[in-house]
Amino acid sequence: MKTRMRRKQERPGEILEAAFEEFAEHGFAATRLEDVASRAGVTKGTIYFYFETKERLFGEMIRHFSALLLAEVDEFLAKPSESHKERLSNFIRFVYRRFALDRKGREILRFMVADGKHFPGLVARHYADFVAPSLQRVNELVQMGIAAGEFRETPAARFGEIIMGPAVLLGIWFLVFTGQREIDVEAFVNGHIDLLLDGLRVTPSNAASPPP
Amino acid sequence: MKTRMRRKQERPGEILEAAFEEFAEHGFAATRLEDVASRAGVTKGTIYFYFETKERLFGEMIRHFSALLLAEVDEFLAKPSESHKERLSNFIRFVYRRFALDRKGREILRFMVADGKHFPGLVARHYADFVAPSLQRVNELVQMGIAAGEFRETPAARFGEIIMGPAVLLGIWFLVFTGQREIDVEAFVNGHIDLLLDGLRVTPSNAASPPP
Amino acid sequence: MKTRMRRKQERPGEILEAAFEEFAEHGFAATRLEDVASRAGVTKGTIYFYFETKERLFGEMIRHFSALLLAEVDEFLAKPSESHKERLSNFIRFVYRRFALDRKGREILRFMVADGKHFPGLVARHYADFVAPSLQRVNELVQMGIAAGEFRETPAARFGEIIMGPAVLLGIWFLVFTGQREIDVEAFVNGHIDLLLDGLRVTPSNAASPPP
Amino acid sequence: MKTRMRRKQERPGEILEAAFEEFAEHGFAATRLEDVASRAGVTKGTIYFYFETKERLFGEMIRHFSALLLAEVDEFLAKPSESHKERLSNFIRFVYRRFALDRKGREILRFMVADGKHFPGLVARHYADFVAPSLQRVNELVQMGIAAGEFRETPAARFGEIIMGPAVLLGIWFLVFTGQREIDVEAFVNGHIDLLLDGLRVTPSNAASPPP
DNA sequence: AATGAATGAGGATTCATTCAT
DNA sequence: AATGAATGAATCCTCATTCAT
Repeated sequence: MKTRMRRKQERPGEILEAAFEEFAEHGFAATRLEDVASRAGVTKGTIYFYFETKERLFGEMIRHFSALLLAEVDEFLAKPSESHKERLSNFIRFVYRRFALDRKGREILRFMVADGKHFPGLVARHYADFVAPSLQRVNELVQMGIAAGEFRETPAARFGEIIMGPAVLLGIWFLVFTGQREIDVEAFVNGHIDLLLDGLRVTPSNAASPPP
Repeated sequence: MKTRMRRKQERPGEILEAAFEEFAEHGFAATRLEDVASRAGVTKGTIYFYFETKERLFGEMIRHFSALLLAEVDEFLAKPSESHKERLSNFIRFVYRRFALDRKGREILRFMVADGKHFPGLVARHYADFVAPSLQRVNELVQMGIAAGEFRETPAARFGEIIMGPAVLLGIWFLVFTGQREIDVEAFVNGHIDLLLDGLRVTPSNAASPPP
Repeated sequence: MKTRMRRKQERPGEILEAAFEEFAEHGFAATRLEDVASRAGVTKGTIYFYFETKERLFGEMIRHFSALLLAEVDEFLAKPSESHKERLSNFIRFVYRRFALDRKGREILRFMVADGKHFPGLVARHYADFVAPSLQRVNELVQMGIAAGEFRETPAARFGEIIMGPAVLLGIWFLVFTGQREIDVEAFVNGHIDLLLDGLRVTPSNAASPPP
Repeated sequence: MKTRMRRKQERPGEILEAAFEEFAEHGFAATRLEDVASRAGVTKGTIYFYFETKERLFGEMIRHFSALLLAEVDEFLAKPSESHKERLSNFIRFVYRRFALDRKGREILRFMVADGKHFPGLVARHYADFVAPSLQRVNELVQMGIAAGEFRETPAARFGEIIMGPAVLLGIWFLVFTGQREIDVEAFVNGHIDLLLDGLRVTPSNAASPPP
């Protein structure tokens, strides 16, 4: 039967999906494989058929969903765009979309913060695969804008983190404070980009200002 | 010896301190009370003499260290300062000091992200005690600067989170990626403030600019 | 081997049997599940696979062995017998057999006395399933004997407990004072029945006697 | 101060009283000394000043309240009475009063059933001090009545337990089934005595009947 | 491939008991 | 005499992991 064959093929993915939900809900340590299993519609034994240990399951779950994100990042970066301003603001919007507004991306952030200490390999890979290239990209965009005379020289140009900070903070916000206060996301993003681009703008008064 | 009495007074604090270290290292679920006990130099039973459950211990630990932070925030806010620029940048430096560079503040951030779901009461209190007042303060400073003609009108003025984003991100950075890459903190903070103040500066070209 | 499957079927019963022995020996609170497990030839975990908590194990153990008794009571009551005297004395002998001489029945009595306060549901069920119907049965037998002119009217006719008292007392005796003094059970039962039937007998002198 | 002196003197008694309540409520194993202490208005340490261990406390509590009962039994037995019928029924009423209706007496019965196995010495003493003499007394009363021609010869005469059975059963009843059904105690006791005395009555038809 | 019964080490919690004050 | 902080052995219960079927 095809149904069965298809099931078989889909099993690991279903388990990873269930694992994501449970780990996101309870964190690594407090998640019970039993719950992952029943959410995936299988039994504990089946999980062990596909994944050696709870640690491995966690690791592969992260790898799996990271890979999806990674592909999107690559795809995005391949796209051409016009002015440097536009490129930069597009990238920022992309980051908001993927790491703050998208639940998967956000929860991966949580996994890093919550369980990173127990999975140094994961953290290193995540850093190498996402964080470093993304920061690199931001820095390049800014440098290119500076070179083109579109942006001013600023010490912040060395720190993509400064550029991206508010986007990550919004992700954290959703992870922790959802329910405490509503945020008008559109206005937030626009405010961020507005402030940022204004801070990068070349004007007579800051054109030649050296870093303090 | 006054050992007995003196110990009695000190015990809860010692246990809280030990609990902070263990919870910070392993997270709520993976922390063993036995380890907290031996770090505090007592036995398991003693912890239960002072704290009803592991949950309570965690909660009171957060409360304890939060209270210290809260006091510092209040004290800081009481201080007068000169121009609005200076007030704002002083506050930003304060936030870096307390929530990014200081280990206690940083780890409290981790607790919120990692275990907040299990302690909704703690999250609500933390929000009410720190986050809301701090954001409020930032917004006030910006508004006052605008009113004084020192800062321009910007949609970011409504979102203290945008102003503070890079500071929180640096905290996260230390929590997760320490060891992946060194960061020149001084330059980071200066870059942040420089970019921000430039973004808030009133210039002929942005004086009346509407958000793009 | 069918070992696996066969065991699976038998496990719960084996655990219940072991639980009976341990609970009977030590009472609910002082029984260690570990001991139940090793008596049943399994490990602690296995008990929890079949029974949610110690309380549940206790409850289901009672339910299990009560059900056996209940079946016997029902079966007995279905049997026809001759005179009312005979019916009554047969029933009394049955009660001795099941609730005083039989260890299982006796220990269930102990469980009610010793741990009933912690298991009000069990007590209520036991009362509804055994005690009430048995008393009901006794009362019916006596009433029928009275109606048939075989027994005299007596205020004790309303209280099956009075009729059965010595039988239960013998059960208690075995529970508590075994070893203090030997009892000639046969003579005891005969003495009880003799006294009882004589007390119920219709004679010229008591035929119409009102209670003193 | 006299108050203090008096308190000191009363402490052990207050502790025993509190112990009775707690042990009666929860049984030996499930009773916490902490609860006994707070009920007695002292701290755990104080209990250990007066009683070496939990076992000793239990034992002395039983001894204490048994002694009160014992005194009453002795006192009762010293009283003269008229006919043997009356002596017997008085004694039965006394037993009802002391062991079924009186909470202390009843709960001591529970202690024997519930925890007797762990306190064989207590059981033996209880048997020697109460049970044996009481049964002895009942047997004597019946024998004397027979010798006086007031009662018939019956095999039950050897078993005071048969005579007293319903009284003990009523005690058990209150211990276990209170709340399941109300019992009209007065009618119950009268029914018991009526049935018993009728069973012991000498009539033409049973005057010479040998035991079957 | 999948099941789920069984394991057993691990960890939270309880509580009788001790002892410095 | 009395306190109550401290202990630590005991015990319930959990859950990752195994393995016969």
